[in-house]
Amino acid sequence: MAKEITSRNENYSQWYNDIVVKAGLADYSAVRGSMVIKPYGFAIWEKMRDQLDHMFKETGHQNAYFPLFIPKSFFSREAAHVEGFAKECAVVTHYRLKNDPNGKGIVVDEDAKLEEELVVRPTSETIIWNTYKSWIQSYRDLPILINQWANVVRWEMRTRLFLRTAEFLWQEGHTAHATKEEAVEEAERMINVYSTFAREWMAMPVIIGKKSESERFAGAVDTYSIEALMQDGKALQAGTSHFLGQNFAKAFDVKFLNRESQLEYVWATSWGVSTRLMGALVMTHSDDNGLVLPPKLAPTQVVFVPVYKSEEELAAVSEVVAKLRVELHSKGITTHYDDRDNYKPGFKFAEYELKGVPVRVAIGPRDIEKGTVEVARRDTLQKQFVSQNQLAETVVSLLDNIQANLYNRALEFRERNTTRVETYDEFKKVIAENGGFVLAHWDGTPETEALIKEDTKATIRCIPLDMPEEDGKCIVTGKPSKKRAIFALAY
RNA sequence: CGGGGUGUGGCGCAGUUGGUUAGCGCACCUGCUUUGGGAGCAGGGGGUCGUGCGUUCGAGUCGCACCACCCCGACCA
Repeated sequence: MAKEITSRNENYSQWYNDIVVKAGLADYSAVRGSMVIKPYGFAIWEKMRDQLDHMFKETGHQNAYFPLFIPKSFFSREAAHVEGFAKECAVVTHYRLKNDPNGKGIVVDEDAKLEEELVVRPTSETIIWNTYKSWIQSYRDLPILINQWANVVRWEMRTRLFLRTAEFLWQEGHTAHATKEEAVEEAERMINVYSTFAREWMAMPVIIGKKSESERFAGAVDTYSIEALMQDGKALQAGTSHFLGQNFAKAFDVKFLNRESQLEYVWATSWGVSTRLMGALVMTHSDDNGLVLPPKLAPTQVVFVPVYKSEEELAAVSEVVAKLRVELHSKGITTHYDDRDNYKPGFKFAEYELKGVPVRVAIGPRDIEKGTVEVARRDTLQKQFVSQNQLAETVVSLLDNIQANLYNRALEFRERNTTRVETYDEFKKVIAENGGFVLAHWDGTPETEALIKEDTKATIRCIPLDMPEEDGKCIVTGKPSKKRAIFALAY
């Protein structure tokens, strides 16, 4: 088999690519910087999407859909926003092709130039706020709590499967509120939803914090993020939620009449997570044998592999497997029975490890005799024999156990790789030699942050919301600081 | 956009100082034997050698240009 995976030690980037491609999550496409999400990868994304969608609905949001194309002029309405995105926008300039008059092929028809060019959305604040203007007149129209599942395009110079592609899938929530307090509360509510999702479904520990001014979303007053630590010691921003203040309301002139019959600008939030979460999932749990999936997001939680010599043995095994699967299904567990006869069991074992199926059950003639099965867990690769009549309850607790173990393992890794430093020398040493999260005092200025980035490539990932106040001195300037920020090299 | 690398059946690669029907492993198809950690044997199918131009009696091989992708940077989720 050409399914060998590069080890993490040898080449972490290659390891990541190997997992994504060889586990069947995604493929490179014929389009530069764009990928194909394959059925197995998409099945995982669907599980994420369904759960997030459920959580959005639970918090009062509705889905809607806004256009892919945004008139170019909309972008110039909000100054910071246009500056943030201008460099990576795909632009539609024409609407027709024609046969090349000079010979072969097809060319853009210059006669079909658009009056106003269209930007392929890199995010939808502008088109949405242009729309909200016509929806909002009074405080009775507020709040508006809308989410959309969509694709967006950001023309990145350098792309990586799931982590950064020219086109990606995401959801973007866009809400409008009558008061600042309500909007801030919404932005915080949604970053907490993301945090809960990451922890409970992805088994990925994250830190909730606020972005520094220079890392803030283009057009936001405050950006909250969840930050996760990958196995190579680099940080990954896994979700963001923005308090947009009245910036977009002012840019698009969205006012409402309050209870006192006064006109006010509307307060806004936006928040999103993307298929980047797939990359986070891979880099949080997987190992040199392949993908490792938390049971709650695994398309197949348990795979049955038969071991047999004769048709009779296969028939006997299949009969037992059928019964066991019914029992598991009744407990809400998803299973697959791999009875392909052109692959040996050993091949299948390796394949399901590569694909990260949480639990594998092997069953052969010896098990039929003894009334047992062999149960193997993907996270630790441990195997045990379990009697058939106890399989269902064993698997139920095993799946819970795996889900918890993955989280704990990732949390321990993060704690081992989180360092508090007091001096800049110490800071540089830790960033260069170990990586991970580095907690350091910072004077709060963009200048100092830029200097640190220049020196070390490390950036402020966030200022954690639950970071206790303490008196300290900025590691660079020595100026007083009340709180530590988290620094790291980042994706 | 800078630096490095790679383009040869589906995948991974070999291909000598240019030389005749372009090979190998895996995968695929057929058959038999196998099956508790990536099976064996036999037979079989599949390639305008990334694209273009050039040098030459002759180009996978030499030259120039272009394209694509990967890795490392700068920029970003």
